[in-house]
This record gives sequence, C-alpha cells and structure tokens, in this order.
Amino acid sequence: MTAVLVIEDDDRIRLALLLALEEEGYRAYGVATAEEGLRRQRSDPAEYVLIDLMLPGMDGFECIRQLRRDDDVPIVVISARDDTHDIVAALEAGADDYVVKPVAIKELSARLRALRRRGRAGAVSSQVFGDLEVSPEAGEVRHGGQVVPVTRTEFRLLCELAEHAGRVLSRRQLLQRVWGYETGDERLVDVHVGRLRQKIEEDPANPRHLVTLRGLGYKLQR
Amino acid sequence: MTAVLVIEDDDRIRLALLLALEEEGYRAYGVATAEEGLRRQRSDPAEYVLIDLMLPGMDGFECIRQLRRDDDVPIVVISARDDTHDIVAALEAGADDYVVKPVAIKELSARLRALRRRGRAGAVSSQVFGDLEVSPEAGEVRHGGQVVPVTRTEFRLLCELAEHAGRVLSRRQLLQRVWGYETGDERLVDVHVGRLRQKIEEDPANPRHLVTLRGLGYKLQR
DNA sequence: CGGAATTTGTCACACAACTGTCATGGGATC
DNA sequence: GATCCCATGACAGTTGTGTGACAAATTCCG
Repeated sequence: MTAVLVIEDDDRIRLALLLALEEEGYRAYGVATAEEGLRRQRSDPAEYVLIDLMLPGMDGFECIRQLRRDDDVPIVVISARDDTHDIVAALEAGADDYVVKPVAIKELSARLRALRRRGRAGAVSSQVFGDLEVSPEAGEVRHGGQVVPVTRTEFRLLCELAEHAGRVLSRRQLLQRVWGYETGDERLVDVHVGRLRQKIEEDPANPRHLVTLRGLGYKLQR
Repeated sequence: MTAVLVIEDDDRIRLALLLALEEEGYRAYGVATAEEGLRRQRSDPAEYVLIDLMLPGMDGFECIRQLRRDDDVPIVVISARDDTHDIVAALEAGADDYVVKPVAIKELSARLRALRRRGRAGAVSSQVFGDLEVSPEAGEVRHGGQVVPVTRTEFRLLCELAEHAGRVLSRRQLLQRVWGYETGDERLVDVHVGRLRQKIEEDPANPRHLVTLRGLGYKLQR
C-alpha cells in the first residue's frame, strides 16, 4: 500500500489530512516537526511526503532540502500562504508540487496520482514528450523519429529536465545538478538551453517542449 | 515484422492509424470492438495493442484487464480525454502508456519504441546488426557474409557491446567487463575500438555500427 | 625448444568538437 | 518608458577522440 508522510504542526489539520488520505486508500502517518519527519523518513520511508512550510524549529524549506539530499521521494508542500516567493523557494528547495490551504482533499489526491504517474514514467528507460524522445540508456535523443546529435552537456541537461518533466528547475538547480557547480554564472544554463533548442525544437524561438518560465527557470513538457 | 493491433470503433481514426503505422514500418490491423480485439489477440497475437477507451459494448478498461490476464503485450491507450481519472484507471487496469487524441504518429511511434526497449529480453545466441553478425557461441564475426578474423580481445569487446546493443557503454564499464580492470587507462578501449572498426566497418572513419558517443562511451547499433 | 608471427598495451600527436565567457540586442514586466 | 531578464552569435581555450608507431607479451609452429 502506498504510504504518505505528513509533516504538519497543527494537530487538527494533520489529523484531517491523515483521515482524508486513508479515506483515499493511502497508508498515512503524521509528525509535528521537521526533525521528526526526517527521522521517520530515514527509518521507514514513505512514497510521498506532504509538508507544511511553517514549522516550529527547523522550517519546511530546510526540511525539504535535507529530505532531497538522500531521497527522491515526491514532496508536496502544503502552505497557508499563496505567495510566489514561497512557491519558488519551496520548488527550488526540491519540492515537486505546491497546494494552498485549505486543501481540497480531492485535489490533493489528484496531485498525488499525477505525481505517481509521472514517477512511473520517469522510471522507464526512455521518455517521450510529444515528438521528442530521450533515452538515457541509448544515449540518444530523437526528434520526430530522427536521432539528433547532442553534446554530453546538452544531454545531461536534457536528462535532468526530463527526469523532472513538467516541473520548473531553476538555473541554480540545473547548475548544481548538471554541472556540479555550487555557485557560478547562471547565464551558462541559458546558453546551453539555447543550443539544445536549436536541435530539439521545431521553432527554437517558440519552444514547445523546453520552455522558459521567466524569473523561475526552465521546464520540459509535452 | 512487428505487428500492431488497433482497437478503435471510429472507422476514420482506425484507418488513419493503420495507414500511419504501416508508413512507420509496422504490420497493422484493426478491429472495431473490444470483443473482437480479444478474439483477434488470442488467435493471432500482435506485439503491441493500441486501444481506445470508449468502445461500444465492452469498454476499454475491461478489455485491458482481460488482455492482461493472459498476455504481457504492451498496451497503449488512445483516448480523447486528457483526464487524470481515466489515465490512472487505465494504467491501473494494466495499460503501459496513454496518449491523447489527436495522436501525432511520430509520438506514437516513439512510445512504441520506448515500450519495446523497456520490455526487451536478454541476450540471444547470435545477433545481427544489418550487415554485421556476431555469434558468441560460434566465436565468429561476419561482415557482409564474410567471416572476419578478430582477436580474442576484440571479440570480447564486440560481444560485450552486442549484448547491450543500442545502449551506451562507458570506457570504464568496458574496461571492467572486458578486461576485468577496476582501474586503468581508458584510452586502451579507444585503441581496440579503432582496430575493431578497421575490420567490421565499411568506412572505419564513419562507423555505422560501432559508434562513439562523445563524452559517454561506445554503442553498437544496427 | 626457439624463432617468427601475432596480439596487446602505451604513448604522443593532430584534429575536431565542445565548453564557457562575453557582448549585444530583443522582449517581457511593472 | 525604465528596468530587468533572456536569447543568441562570436570566440578562444579546453577537452575528447582517432590513429600510427613501437615495444612487450603471447601464441604459433616447425
């Protein structure tokens, strides 16, 4: 059965979430602090983590970062604030999705399902985005059935984006994950995204797959 | 030749799919109902099944479940609705992939390729790559029908690549698997690849089978 | 056993491909 | 309209790969 870990300090909300999740067929358990959440996830990993941002002690952002360090579990943020900054910061910390309280349980459930679907797709050796296909194993990129020659860096970049398809990755995240740079000029990412577009987009000036989210980063989509 | 069964009640869409699939090099045939599809698949199994969800009589979901009962064939759902519930239900019924109508045939083709890759079985006794043939058992390599004399190291290298045909193998991996070196100069691989090319490639400078993926490694393809 | 032939691994060089930086200009946002 | 953000082309430095030469190791064969 699919397990969900809920990290939320407000008892009433946490209990309500747990009940609703069990109603939906998940095995759900909750903790009230980030520290306990980390411990729990290490000892008995859940398939999903729901987390509030404002927590006593370690806050949600830091908790997400630490979770991400040793786990690729899908993380959904549940926050009271519908603030762009929070959303961006949470996604940059490594969250996969963001919902605003009060949470419609049906919506939450749909989002979990969507994540599961995406996760399943991510597990296969080859990913398809419309007329674009990325095969990490074959070291191959196809566009409209044709193999496109891409460089190693472009390939890594594309794989990284494909692995988190549909989700924005900031320039900083890409710099860290693709290049391993903790710091550095983010324009570097732009350049390589540009070059990649020349190869995999029909009309590089109007990208369909590798799109820019101004101020946020890049995203790969169908 | 790879056969595809299309289960779709709309005559125009079905015919269009069949034509497009044959264009792509598949042997395709179609039926209009789930019942007929099940019968057909039992009597003359195809390698892939494409299925619409909304069908007269037995619906797509039930059809998928029944197909799954006695067959491990990859099933791709073709639906008009881009609805999370449908997608989840179809995948849970046993489908392998889901595309939304109108279907871009290139995308469909790519998805079929992806499925084939995922489901590919292990090594076979003799492998053919166009005009290149490798028989590990006979200890022979043929190029254009002619037996080519290769050295033991070259042969091992070629077998290793053939066993993982279509996948990139890094120099390090090859060094480990062919030579048994945990560490060592990776240029060694280059040299042997070069020598192998002299023997099995029409034009060693422009290899068709034993290709380089810069920064990644080498790959054997047809 | 001994010499010849073959195979193997190392090295160095050359060339092509790739990478990252910079500057410029276009577009979006407020 | 000012500002910020992003796309893109050019360029020099770097890296990766192919290849020929050569010596050591191995195999072949009389």
